Amino acid sequence: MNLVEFAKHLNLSVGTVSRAFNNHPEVSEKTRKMVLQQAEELGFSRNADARRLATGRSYLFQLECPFNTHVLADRYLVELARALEQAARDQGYDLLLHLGTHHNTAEVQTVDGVIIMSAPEITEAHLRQFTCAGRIPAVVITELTPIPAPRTAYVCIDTLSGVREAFELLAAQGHRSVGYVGIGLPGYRLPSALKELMSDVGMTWDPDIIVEAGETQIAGFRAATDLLKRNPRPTALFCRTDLLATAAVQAAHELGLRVPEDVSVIGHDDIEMAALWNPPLTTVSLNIPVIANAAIDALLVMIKDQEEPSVQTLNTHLVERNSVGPAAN
Amino acid sequence: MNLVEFAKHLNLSVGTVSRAFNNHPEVSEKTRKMVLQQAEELGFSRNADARRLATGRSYLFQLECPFNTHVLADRYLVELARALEQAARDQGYDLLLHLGTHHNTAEVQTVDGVIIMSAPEITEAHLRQFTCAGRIPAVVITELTPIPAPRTAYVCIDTLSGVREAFELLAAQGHRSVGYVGIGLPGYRLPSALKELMSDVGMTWDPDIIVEAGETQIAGFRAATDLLKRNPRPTALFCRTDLLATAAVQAAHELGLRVPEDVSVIGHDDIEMAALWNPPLTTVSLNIPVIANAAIDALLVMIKDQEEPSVQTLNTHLVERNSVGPAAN
DNA sequence: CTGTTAGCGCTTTCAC
DNA sequence: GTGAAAGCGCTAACAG
Repeated sequence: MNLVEFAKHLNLSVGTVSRAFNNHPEVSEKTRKMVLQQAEELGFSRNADARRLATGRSYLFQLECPFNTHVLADRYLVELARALEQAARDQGYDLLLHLGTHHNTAEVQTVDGVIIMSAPEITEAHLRQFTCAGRIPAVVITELTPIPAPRTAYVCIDTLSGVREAFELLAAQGHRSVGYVGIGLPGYRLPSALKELMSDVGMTWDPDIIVEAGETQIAGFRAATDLLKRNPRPTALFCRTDLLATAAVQAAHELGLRVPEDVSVIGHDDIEMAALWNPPLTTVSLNIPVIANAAIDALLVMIKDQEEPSVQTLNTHLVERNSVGPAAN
Repeated sequence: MNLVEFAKHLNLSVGTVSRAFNNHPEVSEKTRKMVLQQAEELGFSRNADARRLATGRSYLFQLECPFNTHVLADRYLVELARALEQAARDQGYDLLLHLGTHHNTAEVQTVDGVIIMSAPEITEAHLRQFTCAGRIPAVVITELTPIPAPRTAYVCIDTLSGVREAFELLAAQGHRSVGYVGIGLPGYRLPSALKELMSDVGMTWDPDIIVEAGETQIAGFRAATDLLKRNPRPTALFCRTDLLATAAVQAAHELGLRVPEDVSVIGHDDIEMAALWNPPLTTVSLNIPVIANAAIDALLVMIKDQEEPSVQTLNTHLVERNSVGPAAN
């Protein structure tokens, strides 16, 4: 069934029915309700392609994940993808997947916007390509410094704000010596900011407490073990990802240390698993739904309102659960 | 620029130009070449939406990943998604992402087919929903037994074939006592088939050699450590995923055992990391590109040739690298 | 082998 | 508030 037949069935003109679907103000509330309800009952839904052709909009966003496999597999990104899908769909958009193995310029999909998951290796040339030299609005989600590019909005994640809260909590609990388990990837500002951060909250600074472990649990396990075997032993561990934090908890247990009684652990990202872990992880939350909505909104204002690309920074914040306690001494 | 303008520019009719793009046999090779080349030069490409509307095809496949987050994050699935994207694009199709958090029947995308990554928790009702009660052809990729559903093809992965090869290799190398590190998920046939498999190749069967670890490296590390501390010690470890195998290698090292001199390790899935590991992992390969192509093909024959849904089974096979050696005694 | 033309199903002006 | 009609850009059937 198409719009014409459907309209005929309702004894309305196609124009009216179309307007009802599109929430145009000219159509009476009563008519709209009736149309929507009848559509539901008769199982009628509009042909998306015809709409696209008529409006020139695709109602499609392209999701670019130009990552190494191992990074894409990161749970945090999967959760972000999920949230983006949800946020896009709430606005009537679908997501086109682009894992980035090929760069086929021939069969370009016409999309209304592109969402780019940023990584250290992304260059301006990449951005240019993704946005078709600025023809398509884009938004990049990043923890790094924005690279200016045409029609490219940014959702920046200021990890420092949440990390600061984390160290403030630790300081308040009497921790003076805390170890840092890093992800071992270039381009992240955290390690270099750590010195100031720790001094600010009155902690002992020592470059040796930074261990750039890597991304895997095994690496985290090793790094945490190394840190916890030191003398004097740090009373808390801050881990750059929740995955590393889970490994740190296990490392502590392996050494006969209880969390949080003997050692406190803080994670980062607040992935789903963090809350389910034993003990539930105190962690820095990225608030993934907020990020996703911000990204979709940034795209939408460029598309609908023809606005200039925005650059917004979203703070992170600490979620307190049960992996932090008073410093043991 | 649209087709009409483009055709005018070339002094050809729209019909000819359209046929040239679509590789219709009636157009001369010379003309086609010229058209394609001019399109490239002028930066012309056809409007996808108009094509869709005119042909009734969307050139879109929907990728359904109705998984728990932790399973989706599995590297193997990310690699599969990547391969599917490639295979689909080779056929002129794009992939629509559906991570499965919502089941919004209102704004259904009209897609030409849906690709379902199967998991133990999928029921016939799910399949019915994904395929819109059989209106849309579907293909499910699974290691489990197919569930019959309308217009649903299957690409089954017979993991047993490759695992058999693995145990044959181990047997040939003199291994009699090998441990099994499982993924701890229900619905997989392997553990129950193990007894017969091991007897077939002349190994000692003992139910205790099965350790259902879990999915994480940490879990694999523990399980492997447990197994390797036994007396007598198994001379080889078969791990249900490469991730577990990497952990097993580390566990061995931790115990002062060299791989493959002191203990052999075999993984499963042949993810990218397997070849890059130290030592490069002997593993059971799923041949992900072949699976992806089979899935796309299964969809295509239903769409283009109106054929009945097919059920095909793809064997796995062993890829020998350097993590297996003669049994130490 | 090539040109002409009638749709595909919807949106959106423009009248009423 | 509603109706009629002109496209959106392409494909495919038909005629040459």
